[in-house]
Amino acid sequence: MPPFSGQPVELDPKVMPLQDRARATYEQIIQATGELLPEIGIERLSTNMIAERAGLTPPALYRYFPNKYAILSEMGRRLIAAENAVVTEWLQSDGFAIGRDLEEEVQTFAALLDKLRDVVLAHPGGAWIYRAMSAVPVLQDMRKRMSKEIVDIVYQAVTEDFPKVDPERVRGATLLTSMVNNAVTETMADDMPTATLLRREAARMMSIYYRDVVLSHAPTPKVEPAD
Amino acid sequence: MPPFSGQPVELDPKVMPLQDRARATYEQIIQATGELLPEIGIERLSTNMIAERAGLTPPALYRYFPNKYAILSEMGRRLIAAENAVVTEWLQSDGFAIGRDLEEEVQTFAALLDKLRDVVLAHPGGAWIYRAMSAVPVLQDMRKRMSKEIVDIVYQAVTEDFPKVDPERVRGATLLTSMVNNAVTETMADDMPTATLLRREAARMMSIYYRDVVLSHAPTPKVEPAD
DNA sequence: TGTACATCAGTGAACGCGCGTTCACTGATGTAC
DNA sequence: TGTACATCAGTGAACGCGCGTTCACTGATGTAC
Repeated sequence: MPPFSGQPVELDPKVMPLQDRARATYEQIIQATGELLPEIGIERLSTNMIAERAGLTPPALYRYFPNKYAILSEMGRRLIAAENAVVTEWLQSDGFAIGRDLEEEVQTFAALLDKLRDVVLAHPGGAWIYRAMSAVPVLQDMRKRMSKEIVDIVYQAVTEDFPKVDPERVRGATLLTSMVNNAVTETMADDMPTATLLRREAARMMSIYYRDVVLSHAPTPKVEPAD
Repeated sequence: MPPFSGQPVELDPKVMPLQDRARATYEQIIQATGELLPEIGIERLSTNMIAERAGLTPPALYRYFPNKYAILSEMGRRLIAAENAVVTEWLQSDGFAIGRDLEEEVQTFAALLDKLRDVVLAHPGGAWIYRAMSAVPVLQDMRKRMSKEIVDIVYQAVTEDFPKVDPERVRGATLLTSMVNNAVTETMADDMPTATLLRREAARMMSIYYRDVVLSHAPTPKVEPAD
C-alpha cells in the first residue's frame, strides 16, 4: 500500500500502447486525470474514479499504469518537457540578449511568460499537475530533476554570454527566476486580468534583475551570515 | 464522503479544548499531522494515522476536528497569521523605507526573508502546509483569503508612502513579491546553502524592483496585449 | 478539607464503503500463407 | 482475397484492507457546599 514512508512506488508506465485504440485509451486516462485534478484534487483522486471518467473499467487502466502516481508522473514529465522546450527555443532565438533597450527586453520576457502560460493551459490538469507534484513526496524527486534540467541550460547560456559574472550569482539568479516563472505561471486560472498584470510585472522585474546580475562582475555582496 | 466536487466540507474545529489535558491533545494532533505531512504527504494522510501518531484513538480526534481538512486549515491559519504578523512588524519598523542606500535595503529584505523562514521552520509541517493547501481545492479559498490580507497591508503601506505611483503597478508589485516570498520561503529543507543563496538574491531582486516601481510615476508600459 | 455531582476528555468496539488490485475471460486487431 | 492463428486490448466479478465515522461507555477534572 504505497507510498508509506520509504516504501518504493513504481512510477513508470507498464505496457506502452501499440494499437490506435490503445493509444486513445492511454490519452483518455490522462485527460480524465486532468479533469479530475481541479475538481477534487490529488487528494481524493482514485484509479477507480479516473477509469470511470475515462469510460473504462479499472483493469484497463492497470494495463498501462501501475498506480495513480505513475499517471501524474507521466503528466508532469510531459508538462515540464514542454516548458523546457519553450525556454530552450526562447534562449536560442531572441531570448537572453541582455544589453538592448530595457523595454525591448521586458517584451522578450513577457513573451516567454505568455508562451509558458499557453503551454500549461494546453495540458490537461494544467497548473494542478505542479501542485500535485509538490504536495506528494513521492513525486518531488521527478519534479526537481526535470526542473533542474532547464535551470542548468539557462545557467550555461548566461555564463557563456557573461563569463566575468560570479557563477554563484548566476546560479542563484537562474534558480530564482525559474521559481518566479513557475509561481507566475501557476497563477492563471483564477483571475485573468490579474494574471496578465502579474506576468507583465514579473517580466519587468526579471529584466531589471538580470541587468543587475550581468553588470555586477564581483561576487554577491555578503548579506548577513544567515545561520 | 467529502470533498466531492461542490460538496461542502466543514473546516472549523468542533469543540475547543478547555482543560489543560485537552489543550495538550489538540496540540498533539497538530504536531502529529505536521510530522506526517513530509513523510507521506497530504495524499495518504488519514485521521486514523494522525490519531495513532498522536497517541490517541480516533474518536478523540473527532472530538476537536470534523475531518483532516479542518486540521490542515487550522495549521494553515496559524502559519499564515504568523507570517502576516512578521511582515506587519517589518513594515512598521525599518521595513520599506525605499530611497536609502541600496545595500542597506537589500539587507532589510534579507532580514525579512530570514524571519519568514524561521516562522515556517517553527511550525510543525512547515512548508508542507503550503503545499497541502495549494493541492487541495477545498483549502485554497482559505489560503487565498489569508494571503490577500497581507498583500493588502503592504499595498496600503506603499501607496501611502508613494502616492504618485500608479496603483495598478503597486498592486502587481505587492502580489508578485508576495509570491516570490512564498516561493523562496517554501524552498528550504532541501539544501541549506542554496536556500541562503536564494534568499540573498531574492532580497536583491526585490530591492531593485521596488526601486523601479516607486520611481516610475507613470502607468506600467503596455506590454503586448496578452490574449 | 471532604464529599457529591456535573461536566469534560478519551476509549473500545463496531459499521459500511470505496479503494487498489488481480484473475480468468471475451472481443478486437494484425499477420502469415 | 480468405482463413487461421497470434497477439493486443478491455471486461466482469471478486477480494481484502484501511478509511471515516459513530455509539455507548469509563475515567479525569472542576466546583458547590
